Amino acid sequence: MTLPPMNQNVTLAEIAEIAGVSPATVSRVLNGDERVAEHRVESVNRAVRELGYTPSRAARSLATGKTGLIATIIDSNLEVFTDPFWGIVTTAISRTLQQSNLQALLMATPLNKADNMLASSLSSQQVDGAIFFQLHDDSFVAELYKQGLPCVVVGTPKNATSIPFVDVDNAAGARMATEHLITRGAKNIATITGDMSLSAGKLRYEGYESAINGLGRAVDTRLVAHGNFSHESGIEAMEELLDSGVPFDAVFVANDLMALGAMSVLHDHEIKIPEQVAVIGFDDMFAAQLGRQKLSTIRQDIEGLGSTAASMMAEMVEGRRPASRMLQTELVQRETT
Amino acid sequence: MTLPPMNQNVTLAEIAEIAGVSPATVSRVLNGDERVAEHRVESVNRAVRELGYTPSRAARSLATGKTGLIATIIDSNLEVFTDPFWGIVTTAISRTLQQSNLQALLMATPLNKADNMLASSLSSQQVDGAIFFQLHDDSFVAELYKQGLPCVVVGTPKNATSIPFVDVDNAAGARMATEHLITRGAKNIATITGDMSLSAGKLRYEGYESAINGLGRAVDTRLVAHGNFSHESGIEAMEELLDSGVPFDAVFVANDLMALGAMSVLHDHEIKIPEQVAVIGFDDMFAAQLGRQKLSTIRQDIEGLGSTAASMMAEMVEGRRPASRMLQTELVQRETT
DNA sequence: CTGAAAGCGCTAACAT
DNA sequence: ATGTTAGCGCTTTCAG
Repeated sequence: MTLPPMNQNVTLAEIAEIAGVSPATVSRVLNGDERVAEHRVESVNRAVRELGYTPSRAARSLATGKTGLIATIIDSNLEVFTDPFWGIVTTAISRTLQQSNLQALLMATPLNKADNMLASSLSSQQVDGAIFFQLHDDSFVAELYKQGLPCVVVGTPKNATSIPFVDVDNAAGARMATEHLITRGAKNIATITGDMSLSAGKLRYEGYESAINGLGRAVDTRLVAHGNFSHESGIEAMEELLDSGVPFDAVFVANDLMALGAMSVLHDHEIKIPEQVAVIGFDDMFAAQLGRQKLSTIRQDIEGLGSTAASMMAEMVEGRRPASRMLQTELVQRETT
Repeated sequence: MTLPPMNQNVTLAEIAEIAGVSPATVSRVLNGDERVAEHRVESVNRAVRELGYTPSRAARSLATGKTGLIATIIDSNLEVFTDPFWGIVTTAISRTLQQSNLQALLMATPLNKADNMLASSLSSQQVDGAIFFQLHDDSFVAELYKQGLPCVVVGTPKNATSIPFVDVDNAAGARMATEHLITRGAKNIATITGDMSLSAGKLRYEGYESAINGLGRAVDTRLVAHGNFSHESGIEAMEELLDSGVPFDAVFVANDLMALGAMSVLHDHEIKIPEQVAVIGFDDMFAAQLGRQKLSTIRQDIEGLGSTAASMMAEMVEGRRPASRMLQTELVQRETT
């Protein structure tokens, strides 16, 4: 692989000189200004190519007041890092931003300390915008957004705000999962919820509820056990369900991690999946395909989450105000339903 | 949470005026120049605080020729994204760089196309340095490095180069795993290798080999099955091993993913783990703790990988040339040994 | 120890 | 359609 010549210090001025035009013209060509004579455009481009010229971001920023940088902020308090999710989303963001000539700046920082560096670097045009991941406390983002910084959040903000966000359609996905269980012949469908204080937890429960309601029934509260999205909590919730003695022949679990835990207790009790109890999860995490029985689940478009967030940001940078978006989920039937 | 006042356009000049000093002095204070009278330092700092001033990166870059930006390059051809690894490493990098006042620029791009934007943006002082993840082809990095761009690679470069890198000590980890098997009483230890064309694959095999050699024996080639790090390949390799009929009472598998696959075929054959065959993996991936039997494995310090890479980069930016580093691994004994 | 002044490389009026 | 000319906000000689 050969690299273009190292552009130690080729400047726009030199290009101008070589091409025999003024710096302003070079700048115009570089920025795609229409009204430049064809032949000049060519000679400028030739010079650019020959010298391997790349405009200086710093100089451009200074002149335009735009940095071309988008902060991608990860609340490092979050424990969710073990989740492959992050790598995929941030990668998608970066790739998509690049198409709009924007760069992703990765900032991992605790979001709770009020006056951290983050605040000042965000609130003082060091970046053209910021993408946040779902947060417990939106007020920080709300503030920034009010100050005029383009913001988009990945996930559903807790306190309904006007900040544009993109999320998977948790409610629809949960409904789809539950309806799938119904289709497979389940009569008494239990659920293990996630952390209900998170929008994903709440919405997934609501999806389950709406599917049950669609049957013309109310949900039997004895059939809902509360977990917190952790593997451990899935185990406990399933034990609870079993202990209650209320019969059920299927269970919608709010995420795969808990579903895996739930399955293990089902196995321990020698309850056949899916014959005696069908189970379906949510997320389609990698481990869902690894166990002795591959888990049926609801797949979310993680990459789509990132690329959508990025394109929304690109729009905002151009002054538009994109509507929030919900991404469709997909049913993945494997061996547990 | 309250934010500092929005610093729309506070400039160094304004600070100078308010503090009653020259811009040059403000600049000196900002950059920690020693020889400024104490009282002036104070009045400058006060003004800075009151106005919520943050220096403009762009202006500073233009003046100094440094951007404060470090590219973190992910070869998006890599399929490994599903690996939680990325999120953790990049986050650690970002956090560590911040301590040196550097920012991580995330660039996901295919590294094979010769003249992509990446090349030019890297080779033309748009960034102060670049961190790469292990690559199939080092020539690109080698080129950049030769041109004087500070580079560090996470993982062991394939073609031994002089480029500083940081990696977990794969060989030592594999040896530790194998020796652990020996300690637990294993007599005939098989291994399932990873992709031998990757340094991790090769080194882990060598670690296994050296442990066997430590016993005063040569490795029995009938006991080594080749996988490629995928779950599927772990399954196949174990079947091969079993089919061969050569007895073994333990197996070191080059990564957890394959180990999980291998365990499933052991279970299918009703072979008791660890009584009949002990198994140990490598990586300590999350799923290792999820199955019906928790996998013993070698844990790598993923976060350390990122933070070490970042501090090495910080050193390089300051003109030093750090030595490459190997990170120690840790044995995690669970239920399979 | 401090200030004046000259850029860093680019863009954006403003002329022409 | 193109060139001239000011800056953008900071650092850094160079004087003093």
